[in-house]
Amino acid sequence: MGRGVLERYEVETFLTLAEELHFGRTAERLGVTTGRISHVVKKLERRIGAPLFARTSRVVQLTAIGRQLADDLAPLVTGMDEAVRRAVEAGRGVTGRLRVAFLGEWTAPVLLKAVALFTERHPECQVEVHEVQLYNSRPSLEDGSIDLLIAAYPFDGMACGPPLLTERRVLAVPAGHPLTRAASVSLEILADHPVVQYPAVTSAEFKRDRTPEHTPSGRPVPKGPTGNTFSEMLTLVALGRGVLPVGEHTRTYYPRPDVAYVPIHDAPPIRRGLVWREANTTARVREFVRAATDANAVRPAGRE
Amino acid sequence: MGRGVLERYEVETFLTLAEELHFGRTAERLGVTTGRISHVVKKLERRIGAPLFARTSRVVQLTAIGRQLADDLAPLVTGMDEAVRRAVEAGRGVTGRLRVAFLGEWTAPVLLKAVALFTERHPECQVEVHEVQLYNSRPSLEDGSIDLLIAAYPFDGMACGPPLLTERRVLAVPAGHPLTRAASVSLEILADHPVVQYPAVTSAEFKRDRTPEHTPSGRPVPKGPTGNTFSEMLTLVALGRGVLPVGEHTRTYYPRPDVAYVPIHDAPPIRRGLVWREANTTARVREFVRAATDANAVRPAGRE
DNA sequence: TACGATCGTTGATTCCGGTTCAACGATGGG
DNA sequence: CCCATCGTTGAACCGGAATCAACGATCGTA
Repeated sequence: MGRGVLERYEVETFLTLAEELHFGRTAERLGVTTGRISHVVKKLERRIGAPLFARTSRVVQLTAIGRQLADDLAPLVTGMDEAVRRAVEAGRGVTGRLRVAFLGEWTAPVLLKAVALFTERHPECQVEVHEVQLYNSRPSLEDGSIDLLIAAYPFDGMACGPPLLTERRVLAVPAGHPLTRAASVSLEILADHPVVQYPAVTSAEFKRDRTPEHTPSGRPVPKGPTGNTFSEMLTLVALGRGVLPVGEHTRTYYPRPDVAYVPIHDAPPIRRGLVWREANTTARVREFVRAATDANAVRPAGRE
Repeated sequence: MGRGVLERYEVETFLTLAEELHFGRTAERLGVTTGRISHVVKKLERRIGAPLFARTSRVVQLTAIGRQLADDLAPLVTGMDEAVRRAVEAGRGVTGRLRVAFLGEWTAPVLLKAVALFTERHPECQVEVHEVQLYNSRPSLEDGSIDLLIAAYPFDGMACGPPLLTERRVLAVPAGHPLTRAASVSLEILADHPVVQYPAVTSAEFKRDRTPEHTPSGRPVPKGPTGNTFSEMLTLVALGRGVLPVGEHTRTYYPRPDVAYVPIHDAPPIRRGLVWREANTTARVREFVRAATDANAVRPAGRE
């Protein structure tokens, strides 16, 4: 960047005066004193090395150099203005296109309620709903092919909104397993059975949440075999190769006669909500998160 | 001018960081602290409403919005830089073309000495020498068709340099007039004879200098007829219609048998030098005035 | 695994320059 | 001739640009 760069106030003063050709009106338009205009113009002229305005006490007009400079600068300033306006529109405006996605069809209703409210609030912003799979959920967010995803927390390295869905954890065990006779189990039970592992693509933090390496009391949890998909992991459970803590919804959405579920009474709930790339935090995204929160708010008991 | 305009330092910081993608190097290049860079970028992002850079503690990269803005701004900033550079070149640079003029060929030698020295000092600046007439000298300066003129002082409303030529005043009288018998006369004599008047085109200040309305002691000076050119005025003198104070050079350059000249011992000398439009005070002009002063300096007696 | 090195962030503090203010000078009209 | 209108000038003021130092996060290494 060159050394001749002018300050914003210098350009603004010069161009306004070039337009008004009157110190008083220029000062008024810019909300400053005439003295200021005089100072700034003088300083500019000292920098340029020649008068930019020919001013008698009655009339102000541009010199040849002044006119040339004004003609050169005006479109550039307009251009910068435009560029910033576009950026603000992209960042702060709630227009254009927003791509949201769900992972596992049972979360779709929550997302669709959010889409409905968002579209009602911002009809000028076009929303696309996609479905992603476990393997491409993170890449889709990272390469920008989707803006938001409803997924289970924690979701490493992504920004996330407030939880939209919570559910109790249950332990998946083979049908007929002795544990199925218990009304509920403790997390401590994990130390006594191999635990089926999530695939490597899953983030470390997520795995630690679902299949911890230690029980709350610190006992090590034996690692069972690894499945590549959720269905595959349930199959490993059914085969008796291990147990697996899962969300309660699994009972409904993955109905399998060969797997049984036992509530875990001392595990925190699984939480799900919207996640997105930190760097993609635009007004569109923020507004969608807000709409999702509002649309899925738990209505307080006793209120209408 | 829109309200989204960025400060110079904001644009500079943003574009440098967009280029370096490293806070430390950016800070160093701009000669500020990394803390400053962080503050400025954060403020910008708050204004835009979305992140411009995606920064982990190890890598900094542009977001989509950031890249768009950088691509938009970069050429505009270059353009502004260029525009200012051109203006500075026009104002401060001693290049391009300079048009100088003389009025009355007897002043040409002084001008040509100046041209010679100026051209030696600034070979890259092309100098044109013109001759102007009384009637178009002022318009030529005002419309910019000439930059500088060597003329007699005072020259209303124009900037002027130091005097380059001085000469004693003499009184033009008809040949054979009684005053020709005196070795010299006083300005007071003007009260006793009608004085031929300069034409209306001449400035009031100039006329007051050459054909004053009162003598130094305050006696009124009778007005004689008006001539349209200098030759015509001398002819009026020859015809006995009045007298006229003129410069000594008139004796040599307007040799007329019907006019005689008597020195005026108590009149200040007539001074001539360069005049130019105040609004046209460029480095070229200043340099030419300097060259003219140097080239026509009276060499101090006793020095080499 | 703890440590050091590298980087970006943050909030209190400092200080420079953008801006005001008021007095002044110049010019033209009634 | 005086007043009104404008632009100029220099000193004084104050807000925000920039610093400074402490902190947190991340990665390589012994």
